[in-house]
Amino acid sequence: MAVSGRQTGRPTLEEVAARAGVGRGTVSRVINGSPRVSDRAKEAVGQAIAELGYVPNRAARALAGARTDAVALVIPETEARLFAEPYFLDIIRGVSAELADADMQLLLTLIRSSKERQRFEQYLSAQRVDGVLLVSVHGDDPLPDLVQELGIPAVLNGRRSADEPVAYVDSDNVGAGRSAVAHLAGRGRRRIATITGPLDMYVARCRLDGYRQGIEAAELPLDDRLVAAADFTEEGGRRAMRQLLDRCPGLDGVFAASDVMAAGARSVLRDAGRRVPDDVALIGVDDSAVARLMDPGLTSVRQPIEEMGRRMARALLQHITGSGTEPRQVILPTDLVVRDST
Amino acid sequence: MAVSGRQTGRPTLEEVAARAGVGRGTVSRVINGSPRVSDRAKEAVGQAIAELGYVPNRAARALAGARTDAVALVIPETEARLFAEPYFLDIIRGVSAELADADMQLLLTLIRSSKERQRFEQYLSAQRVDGVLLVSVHGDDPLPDLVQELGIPAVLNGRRSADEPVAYVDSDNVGAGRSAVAHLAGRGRRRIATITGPLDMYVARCRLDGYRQGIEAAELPLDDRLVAAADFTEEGGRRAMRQLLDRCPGLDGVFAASDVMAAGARSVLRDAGRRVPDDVALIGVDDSAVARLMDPGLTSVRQPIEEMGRRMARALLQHITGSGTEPRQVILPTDLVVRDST
DNA sequence: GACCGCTGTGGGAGCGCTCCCATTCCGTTT
DNA sequence: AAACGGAATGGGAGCGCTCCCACAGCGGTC
Repeated sequence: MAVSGRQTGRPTLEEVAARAGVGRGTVSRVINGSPRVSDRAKEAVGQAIAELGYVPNRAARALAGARTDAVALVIPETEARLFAEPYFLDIIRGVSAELADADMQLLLTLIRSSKERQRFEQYLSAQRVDGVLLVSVHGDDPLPDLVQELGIPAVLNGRRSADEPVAYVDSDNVGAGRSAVAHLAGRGRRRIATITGPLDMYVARCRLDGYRQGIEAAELPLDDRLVAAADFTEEGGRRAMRQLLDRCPGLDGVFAASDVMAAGARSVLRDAGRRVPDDVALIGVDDSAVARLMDPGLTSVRQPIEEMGRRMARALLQHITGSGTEPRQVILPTDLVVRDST
Repeated sequence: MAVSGRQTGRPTLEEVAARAGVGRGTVSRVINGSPRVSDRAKEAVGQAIAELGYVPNRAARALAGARTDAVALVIPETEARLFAEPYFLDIIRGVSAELADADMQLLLTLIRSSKERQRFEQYLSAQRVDGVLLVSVHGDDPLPDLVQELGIPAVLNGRRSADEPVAYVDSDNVGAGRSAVAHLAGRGRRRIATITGPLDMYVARCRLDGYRQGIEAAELPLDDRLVAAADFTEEGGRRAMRQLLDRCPGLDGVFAASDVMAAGARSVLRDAGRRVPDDVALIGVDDSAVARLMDPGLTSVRQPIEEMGRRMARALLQHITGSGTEPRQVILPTDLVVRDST
């Protein structure tokens, strides 16, 4: 029932009111679901809205009321580079789905320079969004605190530290490390190394903790020479793998804290003549396209990324409306996707 | 009602005017860059704005004026699955950069169901955005036409057909196919096959045309048995590769219309005992992470994705303001990234 | 010296909503 | 029967802008 495009013809609240034979206030009440309306009025208004094809004007609503019906999803560029590629699209997918149900707009903001950062801060203080979703993992990012100070509801994806003050949704990174190692140990590996992410990121420290817990649970000796720090990049993974081979030629399993680093490690292993999985079993995190496409397919710890996006949005919406059944801290479980690399 | 929100302290135009000792109109003129303002007034207003930290209220502006300072980037879910993953982030990156410079908001809209599609159409007709950026490649997508009918400026990423009526930014897909084949031929390959995308997409047809042109340019015989249609997925690439090997065991080169399909093809080649590049040279399109991570590294035709995003945004902004130096049709060149698979 | 056309400027009139107060209209209570 | 209170309602008063009309100044012209 395509309405032909006229700019001026959009019906207003007033017109709906006239048609329904009620006052402006009543229509507003119906639209906003106020309980103080008779069924008769509700019905008349509903019909008038349908007949006129009325859609509320957001600008007017935002100006008159205190809300904007928009939420910002902020992605600092520095993070963007680090995440496995499908990550963002999945997060967006989840967020978008949840917001659409609430008829909220998703404003995407990439922050890549301090200039843009400043502009965004202006944005915030101008109250242009009802809430903020932050993809933030660096331990020293001050943005979440700023948002908090401005009194704007916020939810993070990932924590900055163990005692993150801002609401967040994260995955069980410790559990991810633990189950990866358990899997490797279950395959009979005894000298299991790990390639970590940058240790100023909480997510990387958690996965390392998980690794250690896994080693202990398998009653294997903890050995610092089996731990090499990297930075979530392929090249970093490569460097770390070389270090590990150097230090412990006898290793027979590697837990890389991301698929991309695992890919780097894999190429070094190949160059060194180690077969995967025969000589060295390899496992990553993310279950990204990279894992599926590697040869052999990379066993990986999957995170429920889209679900994280959904939960973030849900938590934020509740935070905004003040109805709070969703907990301020959400940690989602990971699961193991076994392929041929282990 | 826990929301404290509503910072009453935000300065308004009126306050700026009072402080600068001018009228409201003058301040508005300064902010909107009208030429009809004296330097003296301009300076006084500028100072008042700085002192007060004034930021215009968008809702008020949208309500009073006819613009919203927001642009929607629409991604139909069906497409989302097909594109190589980094694609979107790069598009977004380009779009975002360009919009930020114009102080425009980026509204991201994923359309996955007909319900959401309908909601989006309502959106549009409610004039909530100044323009629309559409990532649309399917030949039969009616959305661009709808947007056009509503009189809303729009720019597509990719065309639906040769005579696309809506403004678009695309990459030189024919050239991509041509140069891929030229490269293969230059490496001495004589039996070059191609794995196409779904042929109801113009992009896929273009790359196939390019392939054909390349074959002719290299003075090789055109042979339909060397053409296998797929769907831009890994599994599709696998199936097509099997077909090709079946039909033409003697092929020595494959141009896959996407990296992901190339990855599928590669695994089939491996299973068939064909070495890459020794027995069969393989080339893809996109220069995505997949290409870098494959073993051997996949030679690929790169598209300037971020640049496409930037150009789309630029074209749209000009379309909105009416200043039109940017052409309605933009086709960006691709370039070859040579790795070890050829 | 009265007239003209400029450029700058001030401020009224909305834009379409929400908020809230006043009003009406009930059913109850005393 | 009068008085009361709550539910439903109408509509005024803005929200902070842009648009636009009116008007003040200021040469320059006849």
